[in-house]
Amino acid sequence: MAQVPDKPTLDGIEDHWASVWDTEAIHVFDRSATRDNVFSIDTPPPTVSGSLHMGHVFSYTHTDAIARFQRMCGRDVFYPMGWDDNGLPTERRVQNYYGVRCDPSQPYDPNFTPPFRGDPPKDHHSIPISRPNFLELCDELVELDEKVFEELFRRLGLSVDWSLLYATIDERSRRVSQRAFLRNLARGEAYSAEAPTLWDVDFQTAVAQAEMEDRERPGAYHTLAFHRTDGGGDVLIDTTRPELLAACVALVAHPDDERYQPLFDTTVTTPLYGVEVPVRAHPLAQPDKGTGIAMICTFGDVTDVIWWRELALPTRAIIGRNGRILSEPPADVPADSFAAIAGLTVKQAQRAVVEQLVASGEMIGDADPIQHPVKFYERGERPLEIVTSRQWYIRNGGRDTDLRAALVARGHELTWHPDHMRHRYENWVEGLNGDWLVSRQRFFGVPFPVWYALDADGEPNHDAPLLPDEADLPIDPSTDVPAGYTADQRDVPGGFTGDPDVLDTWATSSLSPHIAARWCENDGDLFERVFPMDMRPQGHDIIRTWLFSTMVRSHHEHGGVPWTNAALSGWILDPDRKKMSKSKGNVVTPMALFDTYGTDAVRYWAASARPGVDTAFSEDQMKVGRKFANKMLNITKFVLNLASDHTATIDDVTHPVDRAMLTRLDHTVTEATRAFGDFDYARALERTESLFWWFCDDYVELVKSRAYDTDDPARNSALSALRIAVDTMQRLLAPLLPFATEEAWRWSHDSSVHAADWPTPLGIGADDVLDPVLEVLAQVRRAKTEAKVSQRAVAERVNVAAADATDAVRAALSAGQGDLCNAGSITELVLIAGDDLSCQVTLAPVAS
RNA sequence: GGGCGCAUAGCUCAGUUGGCUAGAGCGCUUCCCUUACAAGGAAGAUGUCGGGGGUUCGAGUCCCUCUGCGCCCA
Repeated sequence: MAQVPDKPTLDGIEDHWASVWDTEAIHVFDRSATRDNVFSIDTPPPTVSGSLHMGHVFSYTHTDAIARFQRMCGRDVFYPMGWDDNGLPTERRVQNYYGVRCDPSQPYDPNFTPPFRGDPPKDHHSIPISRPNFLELCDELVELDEKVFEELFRRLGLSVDWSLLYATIDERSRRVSQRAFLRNLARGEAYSAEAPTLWDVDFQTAVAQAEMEDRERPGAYHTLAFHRTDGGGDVLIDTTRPELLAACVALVAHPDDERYQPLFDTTVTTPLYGVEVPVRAHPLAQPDKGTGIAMICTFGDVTDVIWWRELALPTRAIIGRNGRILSEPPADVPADSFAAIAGLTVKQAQRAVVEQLVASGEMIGDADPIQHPVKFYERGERPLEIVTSRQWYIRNGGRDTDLRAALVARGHELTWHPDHMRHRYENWVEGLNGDWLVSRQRFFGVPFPVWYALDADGEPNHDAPLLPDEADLPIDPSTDVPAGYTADQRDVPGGFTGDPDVLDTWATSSLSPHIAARWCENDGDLFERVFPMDMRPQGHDIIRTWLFSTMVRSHHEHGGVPWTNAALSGWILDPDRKKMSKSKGNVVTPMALFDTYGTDAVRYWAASARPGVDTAFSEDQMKVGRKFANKMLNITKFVLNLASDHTATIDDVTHPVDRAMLTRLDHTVTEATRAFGDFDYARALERTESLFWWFCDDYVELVKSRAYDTDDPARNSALSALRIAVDTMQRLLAPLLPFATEEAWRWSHDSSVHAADWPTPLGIGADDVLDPVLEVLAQVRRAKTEAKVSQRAVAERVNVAAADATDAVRAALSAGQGDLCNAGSITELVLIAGDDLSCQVTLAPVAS
């Protein structure tokens, strides 16, 4: 047990107590705990390729508060940490950090050293390196970044069990991810298909619906003249993408559109190319848009894909995976007209086609500029194109109404905090328009555990992929060899080839509960003891990705929800209520704030924000938190030093004033417990904090003299009440201010406050005698302030006019009279008849 | 266009089954070095609870509607 210091301080307590907690292993999960006594958390694995910012501090503090509360309630808390290190963000960071780029055609160089380690100059040329070399650098940098993250999270005081640490690229994650995929494949929930796919032409990878976003971009309507083959004249259509004219396969109008009834099932020829295409009807055509009739191209946008599929149209693809027009025209398109755009970028092609159309007289009028939403990859810089390629998919209800309904229903099984976040989920699931595309043409990720047999012509057989045994996972099909083949049969006719793609990073992080809980990892029944988990904390911006994808995997694998509670945290806004961004350059680093205000002060700011609410960054709030934490130390010191050898017992507390205080405390215990149980750390904080300041400012001041007075028979009542209250409030605040409460707690305890029992109400239920007493004290204080004298100035006489001197008020004042007179330096307190409770204060003459 | 959220003191926000004479902190003003704390304490001023309508004995709280801001989805 530590001594009460002369000058309590918050400085330096974080490192000290964090290391004590490690030594005492108070955050270690007890694997023998039964499921009903476990509280398990599916911690979000942060992306380690960025830096930790206040948003992390904010939301991870919320989760930690819940974890600490549950632990004190006696639950065995399963609180893992993970690093999300696989995927594109890491690749980009590696490129920028080392000045390299991955080029799979390069040979492996075992002696490779990168040209830079951090901060390459802006004008450097990135050098191409082999895939294995690139992956080595990914591993190296990720390890560095993860150290920094761990240091910060430890400083923040997260009570995670670090022995449960995982990374989404580590061997276990790759094994779990591949295993889950193989099982999806076996049950038909995963499949590969050659289909039109959203494609980022810069990253050269397919992109899923969830990673796509609309951005307003300038465009222009071009009016083009198609020619009726029955000699009936021209049909005018408006398009923002004239460069796709060569890819046109039909025109389409709304089936109810009177204007185009005569045209349906006739044909027209395209401008420039003279290709004959049909005119079709489809309800997705918008009569009020442009001329009401549109050209369908393969593929200009996702609506084209729907029309193409539902109207069974042919394919005339003209855009390649590099975003340029193909060098060869599609069948039926004359090569001489097409030559003008072959090999051009989309932008160049548009200019060229418009020039051709103007020259041929088939463009009517000038282009009409508009602003319109254009689809982008969320990390991309050029609009997405749609190309046809073979990709892997996992069924998510986007093409199956039964599955969709089932997933919506799963959403209802979850308890959402706050509740309205459920609408985000439902909106998303109901708006899906395709299955989940999980393959990415990238490098640093979990490979598909799949090979294909090659036929005599060297063509892969995609219909019967070669699969590994689960026992052999994880595998890398680019180096491992499928059963029945030898290494020298790789990529030769009659041999085999590995699937070149990696799984979408969400396809692995959607298994975070499985990775953390070592699903099917020969680890006893750990998984059964913690799954489905109790809590999924996360940001509301990734409901459509992480939350939904985890739900999909759990639904397929277990036929149930992966957790019972989803706790959504808000975002951090800068003080101007704008979303905080690095580009503004005004971002403060968390570590600097911890140093300035102390970790608890920063946690206080985070915990003051109601669940799910976007919150302004506020150093003022941290200053308040620091005062609060500091006050906790000082009030503890005061109470303990009153009588160092005192042992508090509830039976000592006989004085009505003390019993009334403990009754209020009971109230707060009940409220805080309910709030925490409902994941509302902010309400728990607010209730407790409010009691705490009342306790310090009013109750303590009231009973101080009695607590000092060794001759007062009611002294022990005050001493015990003070100790019980401080002890209880330390425990109530321990989840929120883990360091200050621990510091203060250890002055009178040998073990950690975080291993202590969560307080329960004492059940005193005394009359509240405090209101009238404190009202009189307040009025006496006011009189002294108005007279501009010290609060210690003597009040010779206080006449209290009580409301008809009711019994209750009379009893209360009588019970509190001794404390009241001491606290207010009142010589004589007289109860007189009157209406409302009011005081007449006669101050002693001031000695000059 | 569909969905959701927010609007309370100069600022940030609390106000959870309708009972409020509307609160807290910051900031501002005045006073007090009082034996836990001056990185403190005591006290004070400041509000047509976004507008309008309705239900009710009673509405910041429930219903309708309008306005403004934000987010999600198309």
